[in-house]
Amino acid sequence: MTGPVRRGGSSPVPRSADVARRAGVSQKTVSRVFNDEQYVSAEVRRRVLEAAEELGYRMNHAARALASGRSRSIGVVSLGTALYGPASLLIGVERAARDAGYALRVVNTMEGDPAGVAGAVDSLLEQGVDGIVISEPIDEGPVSLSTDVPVLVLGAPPAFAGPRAVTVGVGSDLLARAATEHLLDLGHTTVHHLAGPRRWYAARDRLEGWRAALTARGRDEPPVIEGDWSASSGYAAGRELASDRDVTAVFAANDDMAIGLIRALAEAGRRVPDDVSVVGFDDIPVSAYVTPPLTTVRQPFDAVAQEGLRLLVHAIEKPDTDPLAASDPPVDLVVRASTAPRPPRTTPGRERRTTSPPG
Amino acid sequence: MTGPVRRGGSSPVPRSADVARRAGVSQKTVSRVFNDEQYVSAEVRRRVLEAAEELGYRMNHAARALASGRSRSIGVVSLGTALYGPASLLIGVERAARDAGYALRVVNTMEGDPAGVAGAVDSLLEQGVDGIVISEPIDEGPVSLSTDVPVLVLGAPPAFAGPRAVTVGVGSDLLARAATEHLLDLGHTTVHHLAGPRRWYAARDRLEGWRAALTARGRDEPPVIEGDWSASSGYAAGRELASDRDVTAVFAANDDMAIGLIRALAEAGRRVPDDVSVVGFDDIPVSAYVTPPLTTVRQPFDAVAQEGLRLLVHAIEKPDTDPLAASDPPVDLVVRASTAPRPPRTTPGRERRTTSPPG
DNA sequence: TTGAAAGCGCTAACAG
DNA sequence: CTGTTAGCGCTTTCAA
Repeated sequence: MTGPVRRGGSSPVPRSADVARRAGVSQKTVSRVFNDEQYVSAEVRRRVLEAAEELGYRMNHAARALASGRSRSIGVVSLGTALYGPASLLIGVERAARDAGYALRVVNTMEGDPAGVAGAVDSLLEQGVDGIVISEPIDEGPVSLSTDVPVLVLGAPPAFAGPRAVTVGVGSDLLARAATEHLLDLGHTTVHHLAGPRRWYAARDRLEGWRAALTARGRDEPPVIEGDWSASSGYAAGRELASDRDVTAVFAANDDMAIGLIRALAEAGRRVPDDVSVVGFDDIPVSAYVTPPLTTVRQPFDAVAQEGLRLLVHAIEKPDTDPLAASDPPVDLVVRASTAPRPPRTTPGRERRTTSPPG
Repeated sequence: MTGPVRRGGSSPVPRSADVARRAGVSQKTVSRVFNDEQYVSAEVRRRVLEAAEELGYRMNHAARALASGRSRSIGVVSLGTALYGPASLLIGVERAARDAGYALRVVNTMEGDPAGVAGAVDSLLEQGVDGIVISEPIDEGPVSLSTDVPVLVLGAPPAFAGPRAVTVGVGSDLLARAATEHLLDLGHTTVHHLAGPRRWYAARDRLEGWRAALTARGRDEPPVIEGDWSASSGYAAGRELASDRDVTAVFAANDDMAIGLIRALAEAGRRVPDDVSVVGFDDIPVSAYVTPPLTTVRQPFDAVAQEGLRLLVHAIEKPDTDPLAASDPPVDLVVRASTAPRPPRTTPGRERRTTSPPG
């Protein structure tokens, strides 16, 4: 058995019994005070708090968790990437959790990690979390989570996780649809799509939204190009697309790819937005300052995280109540200078040459 | 007392005693197996593992923490921002911690948060973490950490934290110096600096490095402009700087600000790099694809996180040994197209007019 | 409104 | 190599 832990060789770490002795009350009363239970007289509460203060008492959460069966913490499974989306979501989740009185435990999964999400969830379960958030998962085969702990999945279809799963769509599809429609409204005959990796639900969502917009207007659906979210993959896609004079509008699944794409287009002599319009996705902080400033669609990361956590905490604390309904996040299209009306050009079937307006 | 927690209305959650019974050994032996202790025969180990598997046993970390006095977890205090630097550092820390067998608990502080770092540390201490990482702290007055837990401070001066503090400089000063020297080597008479917020140690570090480079060559030190890391603050700074024809080289404390700066310069008709050279800091993923591609200095976030965690884990596990020495991270200047030799111009003291080369 | 007693599931120390 | 015994610091239950 370990002796009492000492601090800097001075006094041992105080426990609630020490506080109780000093305040002249029972240990249970100290517990009551620190849990804000009722039935403690103001006077006793004051004495306890004072004694605790003097001793520098801090509650031992491990003991509390063991005795109560609840840890008051939430586990997050997140991708190990500095991408703006996942990072923003994590911040939102942390703040919402803290506001609700829960601590956060984080496990990252790496793409291609054999254990993957299931392993991460398992390690969180061992740690005794009261709830789990899976943020922007990627598809690595079916994950069956054999747990009773409520699971919130941010940005994946409902079928993704176990029995007590709460799902909050990040609304990517709606946003993607709005982005595509913006381009169509500008007169473009069709819109090309530079998608994220197929394994990501987020990428598939956006692809669906793009497709829906095209279908609704009976437009051709050009072949999809798949990137990996990086600017460099956007650049590669841009080189491909640049040679095709029929391409006048591209919707990229994130801003990084859009930026790479624009650079490739520019190097190939295709001007944005004069010759080609480009819409990005996310509204990363620099997108208003690149050349040209990027038209993009802002994701409400904070709102999604907050909303999701509200549902999760509800599922944790009121397991027998009906699950709360998730509301759809708002669409926020930010129109800047990377989109413009479709340039006059050869109409399919007829020969016609026009000069573009002075740039 | 709570009854045993049930899973989906089926069997109760198994504990080590259940595994022991099923495997026909003592509870302590199960504990030995799960802690990889020696002195367990291969046969017994196998039986235990098998029984555990069948029961779906998972160790209860709260109980372990309570009994052993160690939680095998590390707490991180991080800024609640999606900035590339802090986000990358967090990812690095998580991975290093996991590799070392520690779980991660995260608390974000918001700028202007009254409780601030001290409050965050306190909540981590309650959670019983074995060590604490403070990532890229900002200066909010002296923080005195009254704890025996080892603290790793990433990117702040040694004096920052308590008795058992380990500090790892992120080497910003060295990198900033290299960036400034690159500009000087290009023939620029002096280099202007667009700094981060004074409150950030990281910003002050970079400012020091810039100043050191200038001083070493006996150059004028132009007034510093302070931004807030955002592209928009870089843009504002750029508008100021653009009107001063003496400005031919600027070192921005991060890439976002550099990008905003370049845009303002371009709008004012000052070409980059022909008229003004700009160096950024961080090498964010898009910086190679903006216009012009940004010369910047890459921060070795992963190496810093790994190195720091190595020291922290050492301090946790071998408290009586000498602290390990931190090695300096390497300088990695990425030269792209935003920097060029100083343009010919009016030499101080003589009147001389030259036309700039065709752009 | 307060207190006493009995664990929560595990590890530490020691005995076999 | 394996088992026994006593807690870790709190919450729960029940009694006062």
